[in-house]
Amino acid sequence: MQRTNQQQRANQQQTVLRALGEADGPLSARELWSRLIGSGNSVGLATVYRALQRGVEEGTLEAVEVLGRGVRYEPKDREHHHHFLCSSCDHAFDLFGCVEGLDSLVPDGFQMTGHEVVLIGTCDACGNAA
Amino acid sequence: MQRTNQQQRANQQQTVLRALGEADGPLSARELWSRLIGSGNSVGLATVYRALQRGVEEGTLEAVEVLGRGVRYEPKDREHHHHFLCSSCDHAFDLFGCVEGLDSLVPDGFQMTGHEVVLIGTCDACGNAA
DNA sequence: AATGATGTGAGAACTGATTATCATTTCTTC
DNA sequence: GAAGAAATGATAATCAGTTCTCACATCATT
Repeated sequence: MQRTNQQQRANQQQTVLRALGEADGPLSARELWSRLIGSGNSVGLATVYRALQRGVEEGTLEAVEVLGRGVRYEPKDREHHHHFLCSSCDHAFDLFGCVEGLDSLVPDGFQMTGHEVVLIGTCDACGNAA
Repeated sequence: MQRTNQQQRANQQQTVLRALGEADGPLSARELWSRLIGSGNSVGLATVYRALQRGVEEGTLEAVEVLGRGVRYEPKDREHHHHFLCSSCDHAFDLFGCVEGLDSLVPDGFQMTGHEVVLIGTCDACGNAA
């Protein structure tokens, strides 16, 4: 590996996890990798996968699916929240707060253990760009 | 093709779409295919894909993603509804009704055009089997 | 029953995401 | 600074899902 700056001497996986922690929503392995590359961190895609995998194993990360466009990851210590998926840029944003009336949807005999809510639409940036 | 009974002389794609219409929730291509095979309709997987693809093109079917486990299809004429995903059998069931308070989750500057709600848990059959 | 258009099944080919491999580099402990 | 352990990057291999291909069957029209 070619060292381009001081930071890269540090554990790459930590760099990966830090970048994920700073995101405003869950990121896929590739999204995360692109951001790292874009910000000057030359990290391999395999290392991103390794960091994410380990994070999930250790329980610090959670794999989430937002409308099926592949797995995205986010730190597990975030409070209960949902996501907003921008249909233009395909980015998922964290939303805070929750909704009412979920219990009434559960059919007789079914046991609900969790729920997901995804809002779809256009994010601020994409809306202004249009 | 070997004819095993009268029905199979009919358009296979119609058979596929009929089976999808009778389901209690959205089905993946493979789920649908398994059901057809299981009920004695010898249909090829490729034909199932062809029927689904055409249905989407013609606007009678909709492709939905329920927590990322691949695309599932359902007739587009169903009223607004959501889904219950059984974490045991992985089947998605239609739910009727909706929830309150979605608007308050939308961040400033974002435009919401739709939403998805998925309840996760155990369905009636799996709950009783346990 | 001949003609051409369309439908079909089996399996090969393709696709994108993820994981495995391996040579090299970095870290840790001495 | 030497030695073994762990991390890393490039890329090959794998995998599941989907689409493509093609030989043959079916259908509609005559």
